[in-house]
Amino acid sequence: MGEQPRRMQVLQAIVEDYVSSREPVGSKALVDRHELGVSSATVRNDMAALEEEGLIVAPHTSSGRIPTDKGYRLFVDQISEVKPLSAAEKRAVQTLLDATGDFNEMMARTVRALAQLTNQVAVLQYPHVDSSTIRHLEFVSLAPHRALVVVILSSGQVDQRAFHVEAEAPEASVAALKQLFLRYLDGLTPAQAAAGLQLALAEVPAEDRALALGFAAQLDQVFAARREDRIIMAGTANLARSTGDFPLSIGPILEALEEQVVLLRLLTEMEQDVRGLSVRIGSENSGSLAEASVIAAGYGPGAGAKLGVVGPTRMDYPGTMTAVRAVARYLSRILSQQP
Amino acid sequence: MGEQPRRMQVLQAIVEDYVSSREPVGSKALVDRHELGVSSATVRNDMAALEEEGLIVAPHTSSGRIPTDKGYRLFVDQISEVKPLSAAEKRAVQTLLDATGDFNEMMARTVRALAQLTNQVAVLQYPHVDSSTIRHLEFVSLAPHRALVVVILSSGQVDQRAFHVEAEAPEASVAALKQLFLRYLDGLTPAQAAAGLQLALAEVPAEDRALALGFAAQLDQVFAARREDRIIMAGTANLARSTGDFPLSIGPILEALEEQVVLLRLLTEMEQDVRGLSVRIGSENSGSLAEASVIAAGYGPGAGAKLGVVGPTRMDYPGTMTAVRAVARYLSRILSQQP
DNA sequence: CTTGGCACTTGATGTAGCCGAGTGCTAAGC
DNA sequence: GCTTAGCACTCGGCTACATCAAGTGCCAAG
Repeated sequence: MGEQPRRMQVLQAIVEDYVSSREPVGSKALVDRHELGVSSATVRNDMAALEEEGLIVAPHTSSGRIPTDKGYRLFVDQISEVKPLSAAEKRAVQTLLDATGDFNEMMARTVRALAQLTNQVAVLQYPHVDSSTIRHLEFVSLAPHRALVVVILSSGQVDQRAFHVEAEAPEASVAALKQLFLRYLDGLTPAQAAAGLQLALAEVPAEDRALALGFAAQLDQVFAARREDRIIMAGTANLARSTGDFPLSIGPILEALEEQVVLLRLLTEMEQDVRGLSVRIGSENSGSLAEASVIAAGYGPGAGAKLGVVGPTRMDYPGTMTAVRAVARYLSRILSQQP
Repeated sequence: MGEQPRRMQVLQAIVEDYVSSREPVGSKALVDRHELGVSSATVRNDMAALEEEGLIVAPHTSSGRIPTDKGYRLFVDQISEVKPLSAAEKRAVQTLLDATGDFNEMMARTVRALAQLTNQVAVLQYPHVDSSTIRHLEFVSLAPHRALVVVILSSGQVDQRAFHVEAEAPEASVAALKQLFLRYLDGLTPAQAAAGLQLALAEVPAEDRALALGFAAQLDQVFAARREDRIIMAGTANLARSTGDFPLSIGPILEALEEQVVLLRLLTEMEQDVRGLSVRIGSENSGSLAEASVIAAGYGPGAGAKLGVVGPTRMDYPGTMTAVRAVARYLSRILSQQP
């Protein structure tokens, strides 16, 4: 920290002060609150240079400076080693993330934990389809002419779909179909399942053919739905809190959060850096998230799915990055070792 | 409308104007925009009386009046017949609420439809446990020492729970246990299931006893979890929009929305009036919802579960009530006729 | 390259005055 | 007894203006 050019120290100090105070920071305040070892005049020169480079701006001709998105970017890239979680935070994560309960529940707990830890909106993308395989399926009659198809994946996820059955469906035929389908689908990923289904259909005896086609269509729907990723989130209330008296920006962000498609694309687009983290700052995002920053990390086998937080550009990057990475790691561990 | 005492007309006019303009409304503006047939002075007298009764207040000694919670209450109680949905709205509801897809998906679609229709935050409580019975169960091995129990209810809901298995679980024993449990649990509600489980356990052969106890414990957990109702919601972004420049209140409301427990208790506590609707206005709610109004209606068989919207006290009560009731009816119909 | 000094800028804050919307009240009219 | 016109009064909001504090840029000296 002491080794880098003073310019960087100044930028760092500006970011830190601005994040915590929410007010433009001036040269005097800077030398007061940070051990820079130089006078305010020197800092002023540095600040002029930083402004020249587009890293900070003065909102009004003569007031303190605030970091630009570019400034935040440099600041974030500068963070080499991410500091570990505090002991208290570690404890909080561990109590929140024990592995009991069903899959959905664990995901929900995880995203809540992240929201609480960061005081921000947390989002979690469900694991991508490719990572889990079909384990079991079940056809259940719910009522006359109404049935349910259930697909169970190796990850513990369960997909279902209720549908209307035209014809009579004799118990024996249904059971036979289930066995037949399962023989062909077991171990496949949902993405591969369509091919498996075709093979299975070829073996269906003529008298069950109509029934089988109906079931297969429903299964196809389930697999198709699974292919679309899902997102869950928590901590929306934190948004209102963190934007404080500056609520102009909360509307667009809330909108973006409701547009799951946008979020999903964003998450999948984001590339992880060497630290295993992705950070998108303000205008690096398009559309309604241009006022927000997103910090995400992959988790699970293959790191195909991501989790992260969304917040105002003026956020505590080091702390949030730490938390996101920690939660991603915990979740990965739980998912892999299946305790 | 013309028959009721003019006082009520005035109150009604004040509520309507205030809701649409967001500004205190004065006597002059009232006679201009409503066909009251009297002069502003007369209206002033009425307003003084209404203020005396605590139905309206003047925020500042001499400015227009705004309705109090009590005023809204009277206004809402006064609405005798709820006007029907417009044709366009009907169409919107119907296209949004076709019955395809799985149960969760339909619920999600419903709550989104309500949010969109009312431009407010919509909440939907999942059907209460008592209304559906156990239809099927399944034990699936996911990985060595890791298994999944799945319970399927007659409503089409599917509950699952992954757990760790200590001992070996031979295929044959698992299948036998499944049949045994199912024989005792089929047709029971989750609430009754604990008793059924005990009966089933009594019949388990000694060598499978340990395994059976393990499974039973997991089933118990599933039933217990199901007993806790769940809530889903949509349209949080509408909140930011509707509170407009007055975002002070958005924080507490968002918090309340995240506290599902509070919301659940509120929904179950609310009693339906003759119109099949429940309306809670501002201070009638305790805690962080004291700035908000809630309009809810029961749906489904027995009307055990509710759906509704949450918004600022200054909301379009007639319109929102219409929408909530319409959506509740549509959903009830779809759930009952299972098309 | 750093530093102290200084003139200058500017948003924020406070005060005063004015205007308009609105009220309450009284006295007259139906 | 209710309604209405008129009138004096209030008060929030807006503008104008002065003042203040924080901050900047720049220059000249160390």
